Amino acid sequence: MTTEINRQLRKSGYRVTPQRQLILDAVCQLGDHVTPEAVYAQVHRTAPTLSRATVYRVLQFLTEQRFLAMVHVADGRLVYEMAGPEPHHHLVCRSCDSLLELPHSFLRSFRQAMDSQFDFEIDVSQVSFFGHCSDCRDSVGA
Amino acid sequence: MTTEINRQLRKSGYRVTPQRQLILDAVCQLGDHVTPEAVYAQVHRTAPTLSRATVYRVLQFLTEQRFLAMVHVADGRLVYEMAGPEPHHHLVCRSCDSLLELPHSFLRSFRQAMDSQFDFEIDVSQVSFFGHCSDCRDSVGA
DNA sequence: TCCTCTGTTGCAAAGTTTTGCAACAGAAAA
DNA sequence: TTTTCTGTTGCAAAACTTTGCAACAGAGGA
Repeated sequence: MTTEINRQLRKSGYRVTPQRQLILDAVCQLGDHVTPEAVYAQVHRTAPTLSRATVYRVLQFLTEQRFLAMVHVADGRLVYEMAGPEPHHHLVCRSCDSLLELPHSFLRSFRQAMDSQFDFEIDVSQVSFFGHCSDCRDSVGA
Repeated sequence: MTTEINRQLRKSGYRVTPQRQLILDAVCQLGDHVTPEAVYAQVHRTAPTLSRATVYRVLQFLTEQRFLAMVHVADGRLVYEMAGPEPHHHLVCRSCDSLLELPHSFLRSFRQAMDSQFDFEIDVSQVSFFGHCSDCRDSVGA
């Protein structure tokens, strides 16, 4: 899986460094919605000299290259996940911090309306809605 | 305008402190989409002892009280603006960082669909979409 | 008035994220 | 093989944000 990513990186003129591999592996292993700090902790175990700055930079870089997706969670924090072939979006509960996934199809017509009415092209790789999930919506003041 | 806010704060059992007034005034004066740091710089001129921690805490507090609205801008940063009677949303351009305002009515049906299909209640005070505005969309690779 | 209770602040420290810069490391050219 | 060129990293510092705690300040009761 990561060998395909490596091939594409090289094809684009970037280098496949041990640091990038470790960071990519860490995101894979840690599963969805990992924080930069968690990635750092994970790679730090096998590569103690790898710096936090590198983790932040590589996560941003791999996001720009579309191998990772950046997810906004509550109050401006960012987490990352492997980017799948089809983008999906997130419903972020402000009460319990849970994440629901929203299929891309659900956004399609909305996106077209935005496009035609505002001439604005939504970046479909990253949409988060904040609110309250079914478990929490009853327990907070409407 | 802020006197009404003061009245409501007191009514809810909170105190109207000089710090809160200064911070509220600063957001008013600085206009839409102000960063915590800009607020700090502004209030620091007249109240040099007012700390950054207080600025961050008061901005959060006033947001919880719905007097301010928190806006997500590119890459997880937060800015604030005065909350109007009717919420509105934002289209954030990743290229030029410009903000377009999206009227609430535009989101209404979408919100209802989300509610009925996913039992998720979107917090309408804060929705941001990231993408590319009409000026920038032609100059970036599709 | 005095006391008490709790909301609020400032300070300092910790935690998180970004940035500048010198040094390193492959790839391509000589 | 050596040189050069540029992408990449580590380190340190800066910038940004949150948190714990002691002290302060009004509101209400005695």
